[in-house]
Amino acid sequence: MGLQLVKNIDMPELPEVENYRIYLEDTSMNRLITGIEIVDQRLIKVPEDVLQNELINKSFVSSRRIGKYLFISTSGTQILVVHFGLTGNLEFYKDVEDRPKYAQVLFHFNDGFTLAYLSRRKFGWIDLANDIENFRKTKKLGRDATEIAFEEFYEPIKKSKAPIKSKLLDQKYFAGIGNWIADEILYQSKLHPKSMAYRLTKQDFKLLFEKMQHILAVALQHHAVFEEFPEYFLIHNRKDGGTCYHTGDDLVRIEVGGRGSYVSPEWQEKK
DNA sequence: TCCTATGTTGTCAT
DNA sequence: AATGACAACATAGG
Repeated sequence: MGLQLVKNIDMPELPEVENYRIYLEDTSMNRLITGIEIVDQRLIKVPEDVLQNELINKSFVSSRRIGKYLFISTSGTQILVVHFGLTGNLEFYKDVEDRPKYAQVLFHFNDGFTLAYLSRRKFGWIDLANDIENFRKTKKLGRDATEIAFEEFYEPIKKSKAPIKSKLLDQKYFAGIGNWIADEILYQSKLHPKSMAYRLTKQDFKLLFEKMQHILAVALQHHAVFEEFPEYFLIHNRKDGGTCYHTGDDLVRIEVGGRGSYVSPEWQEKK
């Protein structure tokens, strides 16, 4: 039996997208696609007839995730590229009355089952690609954050004059870090998100890299169910009124690079 | 009514 | 050319 997806997890960062990938693998592979239903045309980056022509009478055969992007290889020549934006999910079902709310693109299989791509806020999208590596380079998408070595983390961002948090969030250096994970990395590294990258030492970057790997490993291990994360994780308290696990101080919400950020001011040093 | 939301992309200024 | 700041995108919920 496959992973039972927790419903309505709307936080598609690297670990959550890995959940969707496993769910896809457990439900939807090697079934003949007989119809594709598109509810809102704006969510697909190719014309509807192209999507139909390339995928109907084909099947999904394998999947790969890079950062927050899901690539689904098919028995045809095209690879389906799926991004969840700020909200999204996949849901596999059979009965019409089980059709999920916010379904935007539906792949109907010949055995009566359907895989639905959900997008509540419609910031996600679906595209086609010929080749994953080519797509990755064209779209300036970095390698997956779980696969990079320290030098690949450190070299591209060490001299940047932007806040370190903005660099962690930039998908072109390494891919998969989103807003809560960036806050988590900085909290566990005891560094303030507004610290300029170029002011950090190599030791700071080593710490950031280790914490990034640790946080991703924990989140993947627990299938992104944060209630199961260790209690020293910021995410348990990352909300208005939350307090720092280490100091007991109130967490402060600030804005960094246009993104809401939670900080424990005494705990996290601004450099 | 106003504000926020876990992401990406295009535009503009430096 | 490259970098960084910021608005825009669409919708729901507090």
